[in-house]
Amino acid sequence: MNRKATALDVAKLAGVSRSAVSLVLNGRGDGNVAKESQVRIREAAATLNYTPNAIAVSLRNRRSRIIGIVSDQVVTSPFDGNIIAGADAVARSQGFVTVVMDTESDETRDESAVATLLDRQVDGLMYVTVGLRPLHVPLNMLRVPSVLANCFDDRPEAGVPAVIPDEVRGGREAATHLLELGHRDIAFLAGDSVYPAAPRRIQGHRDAFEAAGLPVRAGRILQVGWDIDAGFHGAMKLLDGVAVAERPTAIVCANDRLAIGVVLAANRLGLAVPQDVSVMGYDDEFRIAATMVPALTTMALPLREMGAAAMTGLLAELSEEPGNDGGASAGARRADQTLVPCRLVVRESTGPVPAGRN
Amino acid sequence: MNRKATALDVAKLAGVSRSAVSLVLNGRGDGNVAKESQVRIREAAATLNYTPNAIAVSLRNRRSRIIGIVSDQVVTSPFDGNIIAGADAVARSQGFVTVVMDTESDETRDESAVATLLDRQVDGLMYVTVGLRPLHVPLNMLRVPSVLANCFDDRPEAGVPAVIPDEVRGGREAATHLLELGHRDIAFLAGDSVYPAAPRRIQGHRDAFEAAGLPVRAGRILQVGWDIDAGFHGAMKLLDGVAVAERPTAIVCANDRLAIGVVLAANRLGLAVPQDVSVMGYDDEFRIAATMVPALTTMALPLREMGAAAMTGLLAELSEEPGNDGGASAGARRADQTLVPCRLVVRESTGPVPAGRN
DNA sequence: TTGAAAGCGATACCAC
DNA sequence: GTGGTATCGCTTTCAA
Repeated sequence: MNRKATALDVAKLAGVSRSAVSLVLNGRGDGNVAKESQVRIREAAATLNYTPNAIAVSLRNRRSRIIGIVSDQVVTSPFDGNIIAGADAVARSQGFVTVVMDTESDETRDESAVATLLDRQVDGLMYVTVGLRPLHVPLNMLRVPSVLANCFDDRPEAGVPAVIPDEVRGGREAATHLLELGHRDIAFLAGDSVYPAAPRRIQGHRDAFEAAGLPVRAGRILQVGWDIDAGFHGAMKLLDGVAVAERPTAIVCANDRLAIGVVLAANRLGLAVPQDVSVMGYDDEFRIAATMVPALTTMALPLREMGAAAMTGLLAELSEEPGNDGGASAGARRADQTLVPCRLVVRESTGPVPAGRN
Repeated sequence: MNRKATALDVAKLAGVSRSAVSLVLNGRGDGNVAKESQVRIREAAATLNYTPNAIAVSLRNRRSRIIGIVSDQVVTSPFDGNIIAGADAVARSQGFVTVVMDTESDETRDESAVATLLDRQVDGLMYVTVGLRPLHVPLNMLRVPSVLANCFDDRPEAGVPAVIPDEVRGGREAATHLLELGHRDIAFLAGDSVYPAAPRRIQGHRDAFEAAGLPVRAGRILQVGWDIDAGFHGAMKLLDGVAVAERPTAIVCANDRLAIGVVLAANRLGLAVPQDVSVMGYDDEFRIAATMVPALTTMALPLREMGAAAMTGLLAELSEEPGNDGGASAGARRADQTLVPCRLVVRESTGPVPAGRN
């Protein structure tokens, strides 16, 4: 079993022509090939362990059944990773394979990554980012059907559909959860506004207060960073040496790592979570949120769903216009943006407002 | 710019034959094609924006320049991810592209993932796992040059080279770091032994004590789990309500999440890290270890290096035996195991042993 | 030095 | 029903 068997080998063994083999193995045997030949062909294929050479099929059909994925930081993060996992599952279920090129956040590599993928004759392209962010679609990307996941191009002319999380709504529902627990003095910890996730979540937070007819206290929105230490120091500022009446009763964090920092600070100050102060995370980070002590109440980012939705849309577009290599259709494509809702996950880090603070 | 230009288009524009185009663009023009034709060809290629169709090249050359990567949980974790990132960088630098198939820890999907990759005519295969673990190499994998990263096949006959971290040494150096700081009563927290990382790191830990002529106190090695809550509860068992003289002065954790749990527990008990108790992590997990409060001293897993080393070896093997599809060579391949050393990263969570406890 | 022609492996059309 | 044949885009002898 040195060389893989080819269709010709199968044809010889079955005593038919290559064409017959092709027809039968592609399910179009009935009405074209005699029943009995069909059986012989299938048997021959089985004994030779024949599977078609995907490269040859691609060349012949002018479609590779490969989807190229460009990611700015793919595999290093659980974020991108999950988006890609969701996308890949959908692709695989339809006989596609994905090849991902990681630009390692170097935007100058965008175009070359796309070019490499295009040389490989990918049928479609997907651009994925770690954090929600605006970007300029690499020009080449318009040559084949494409989709953006967790990012968007705000230039109207770049008509590439995008799938992004509904951050505003996420921020609103997080605040609402706490409001319903009776909290009135809620702080919000986020990172800088380079990532639009911060302002959007903050927007949702304010929306919730407004809808409830409640004010957001001044100085309660802190943009401190995205990591554990930022959460720690932010919480210290909010809680350390502050009179009970002046302390927020709940702190919403724009990600789970910030929440870890907040709990670390609370522990150090002898404050119990959630009895003295409720803490919320965001992202539902794998192996972090669920196993924290206490387990974090958080807003789960719909990463897999986003990846799946983006890929589903892309493949649908592909099958709509078979054989078209994108040149003409690119302009016609509508520049829609799909907002995928986040999911509130209630665990143990949030609880009713402490007595006398509502 | 609808259809991509082909070599024929270039040939026409330059007024030469396809062969000439091929020769020149592949760098074998000198001595075969007139200087002046060469210039015309390059110009034509540039104006037409020509790049060769990788699919056609693959078919013709019977090598795809694609490396297939099978991962058991690729993208969801920062672990696999970094290995793949390291491997991919090496591959890309040599004009290869990687396509990764995630089995999502479902071992029954191993063979089919490999089969899919083989149908795509990958030139080589790499198997990557999230945690160090033994496995049975999928049979099909032996058909092309292959390598294992972060996993190994302990059946002697399966001659697939493996690249794995030197866990024993890692455990030893972690303990040595603490021993040098004067600690004598050091606890070790790990997960279960399903992953060989636990017993190996523990082995290293014991080795260090033995080398120092010191005993490991009974009950100081706890296999509690791999997550934050496990670390928290393990630490509580070790520290809560225990007389100072009976408390370990340092706790080594088999990963950084366990260390988070330990610090959380220490904070809650009013114990300062590292003044009252030193805490070490393992892995140097991205965005976690460096930003913890206090920043974690940890053993960095050489993930990128492992990926790079594995890919480098694989590509070397490929170029050694061009045109050979692995059938014959598989048996000849030596079953080596490359141990990559971990790297001690000293931060703020470890310090000198408290006075009177050394 | 250059170009014609033979595949790589598979598909699909078109006579027979 | 069946098998011959052109074709996908490229590389590589082999003649001229």
